[in-house]
Amino acid sequence: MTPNFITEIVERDLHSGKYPAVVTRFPPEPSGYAHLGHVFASFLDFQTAAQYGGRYHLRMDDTNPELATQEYVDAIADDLRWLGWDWGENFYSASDNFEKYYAYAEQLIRLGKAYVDSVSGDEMARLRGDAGTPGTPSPFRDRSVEENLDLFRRMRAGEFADGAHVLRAKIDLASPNMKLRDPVLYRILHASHYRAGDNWCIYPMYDFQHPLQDALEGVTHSMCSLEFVDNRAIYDWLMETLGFSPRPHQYEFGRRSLEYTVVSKRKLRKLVQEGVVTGWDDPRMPTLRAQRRLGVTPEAVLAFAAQIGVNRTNRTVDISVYENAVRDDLNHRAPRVMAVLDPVRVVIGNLPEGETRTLSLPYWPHDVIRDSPDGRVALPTGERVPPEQAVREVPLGRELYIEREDFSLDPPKGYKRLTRGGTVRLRGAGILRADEVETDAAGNVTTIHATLLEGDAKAAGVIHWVSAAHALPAEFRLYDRLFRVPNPEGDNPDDIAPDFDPERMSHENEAAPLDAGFLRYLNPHSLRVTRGFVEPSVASGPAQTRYQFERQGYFWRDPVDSREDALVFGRIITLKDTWAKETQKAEGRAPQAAQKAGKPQPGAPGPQAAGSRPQALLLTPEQEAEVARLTALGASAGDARTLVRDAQLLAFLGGAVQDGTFGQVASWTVNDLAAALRSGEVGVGAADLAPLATLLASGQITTRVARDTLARAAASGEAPARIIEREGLTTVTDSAELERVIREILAANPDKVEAYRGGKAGLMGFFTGQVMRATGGQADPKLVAQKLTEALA
RNA sequence: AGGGAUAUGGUGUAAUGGCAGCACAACAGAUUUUGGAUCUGUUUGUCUAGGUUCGAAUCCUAGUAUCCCUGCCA
Repeated sequence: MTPNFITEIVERDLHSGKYPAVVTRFPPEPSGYAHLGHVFASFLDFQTAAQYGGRYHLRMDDTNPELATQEYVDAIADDLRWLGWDWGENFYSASDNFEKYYAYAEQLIRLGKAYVDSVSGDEMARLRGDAGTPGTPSPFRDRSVEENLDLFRRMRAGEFADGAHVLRAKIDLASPNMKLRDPVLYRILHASHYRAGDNWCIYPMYDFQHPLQDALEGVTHSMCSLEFVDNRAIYDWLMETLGFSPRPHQYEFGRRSLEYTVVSKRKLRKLVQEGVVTGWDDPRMPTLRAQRRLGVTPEAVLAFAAQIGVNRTNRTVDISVYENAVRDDLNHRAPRVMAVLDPVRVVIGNLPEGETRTLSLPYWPHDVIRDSPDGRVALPTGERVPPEQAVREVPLGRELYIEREDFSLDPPKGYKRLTRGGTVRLRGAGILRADEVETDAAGNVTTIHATLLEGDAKAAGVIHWVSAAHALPAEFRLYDRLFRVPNPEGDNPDDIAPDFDPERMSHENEAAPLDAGFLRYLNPHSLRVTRGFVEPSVASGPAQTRYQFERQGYFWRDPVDSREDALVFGRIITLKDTWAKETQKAEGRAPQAAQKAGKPQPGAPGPQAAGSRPQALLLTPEQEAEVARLTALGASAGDARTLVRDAQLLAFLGGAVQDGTFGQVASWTVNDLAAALRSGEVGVGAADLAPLATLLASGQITTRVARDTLARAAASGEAPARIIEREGLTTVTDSAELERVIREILAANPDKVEAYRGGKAGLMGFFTGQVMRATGGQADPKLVAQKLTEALA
């Protein structure tokens, strides 16, 4: 995992001793199959813990009895194990702790922090208010602890119908954060739970259950996606109210979508139901089961996950990143053999009937052999052998099959394959010349009569082939993207931001009508089936061997449908095909990348921004007067306008000395101290800043030193001038001293010096930085610039 | 509308006041018995406007755009 804001937090917490070890959890809801979206979240959760020597938990978030099933639990765990994760003993379910959550709920009631509400759902929504208006208390909000306890116990006992009552936290009905307006903790639901059976008729809500379970499991860093930011307030409220210590903390990350993919559970279900795909494991599906059946390896999936990156922005990842991870993995894993997917017959006139030549051809191209870390390469069995032993026998008879696409009666410009009268190299077998061509009534080529040339004839291209008498018939399933457009869920084909949820499987409102619009972007050619032939050597390879069929792509036997006597090969992924790209361009079709219409650039000048310049902020007459007063005292107009709109800054500045230093102190207040001032973390008064401003104005200290000192003083409360005096931070204006420092730096970075003299002017910043660092920021910048320019001339 | 989050090439991600880097994609060339792979090179970027600073992607101010929240889902 590359460093990111989560690893930064983990390192900080480990270093400070806040937690002895990091503990994370991946909490899927068992209400659907794991898919590529889950890979990202699970990788972040698991890999972070693994990387810092902690432990990771797999947890089934099964608080909703209507959605969770054992089948999904097993499938998710199975898929994650396939990826290589091993959580050991640490497999949990929310339903493990139903009894404990109940006890915490009673405790909350006893603390006066939760109450049983008995209004209808609609009424509760109405009372909650909206963004503009605060909520109003339910008539039941002030029930006594005894009454709440009694009602809650009777809720558990099953005395009430679904929806008759709920347990709510008593937090803040006026909060601008809607999540805090007395969130529901428990609901009545007379439903059988796949694990708890009929033991319960009340079920905890996510906001109550999740933090508690994190705490019970000893989780330290609880990661979730960005839309839970508002829920963190409940999380923290619960942890503090119940007094957990040490306690887990929630951190949110941005989601990652994938182009050309939908992962909405309901939409995937629709694809299955409509028969667009053959099932949840149809190799075109984004589910892990499907990718597994497709032949993608766990290593490739993990490599993909590691490349995506983590931050706090929702982003859409280019599908080519995934495809690249798959190809990159297979390139060094898949032995090369030949298969003809769409065959046309070739008769070699100068090869006697009945004669078979047996060729010994290498499984691997030279570059894979060259790059092998141990100097060996794999056989289809996986056994690693010296390169000279990694060969297979390939028969060559009088009749062959070649790819229909590899012969053309009317070759386009740049065509490097077989033409009438032309030559081409048969992979591993020599040069072939096409002499005569038979066609059927429709003009399709049926047979090519050819001659195998002896000696070292030349040919521009190389094509693959199989010997007709020896080849094994096979079915080929050629998969392509399920959708024609990057964002099938968008309103138009150019939208490229699919709604894609890495962690949750059921955020969708099951009751809302499903927008089936995405179906119109289905790729009609997402599956092409052909019948052709593979070379006989593959018969002896293990069933799970991934092969590269040269010039065609990576394939393996379909684990479900392939039979010993009826081979079915599925294409895992194509090879990159620059020729196809060229021909597309030649036909005037835009290459794929260009088809991606640029989305409107965020921040590109919109209609409003373009013409009108930002208008000055409107100030009240009182504020205008205050601005006039501050500017008269020496503050800049900009600083003054900022100051008058911020009471805290203004209050601080009220203590400033009103002399020649005022403008500087005002500037520091606005530019350097504002954030700390608002959070009440400034330990010095404005009056203490005047001596510092005087020192700066007189040139005795540099701006850099002044600001550093300011920050330190603000944090410690010590008078800045005293820090300067104690540490002797006055400006270095000694030319000889500076020249010495510069000489040392230049001597230590000869390459940079050369680059600078070669024209890389940006390096001046680097050198200045080095000098500043060496002098603790005390060097006079003007002098530094001058001396540096001289020294580098 | 109120609250919250975010903004770096075509895409994804680094740079924690000092060289805007890396990967994917694209393009060009080399190489190649896979139109694959590999190698070399090139194009393209700090949302906008001000400010602080010798120096700003980074700090300050204002604006713009996008996303999230107002389920008894998670």
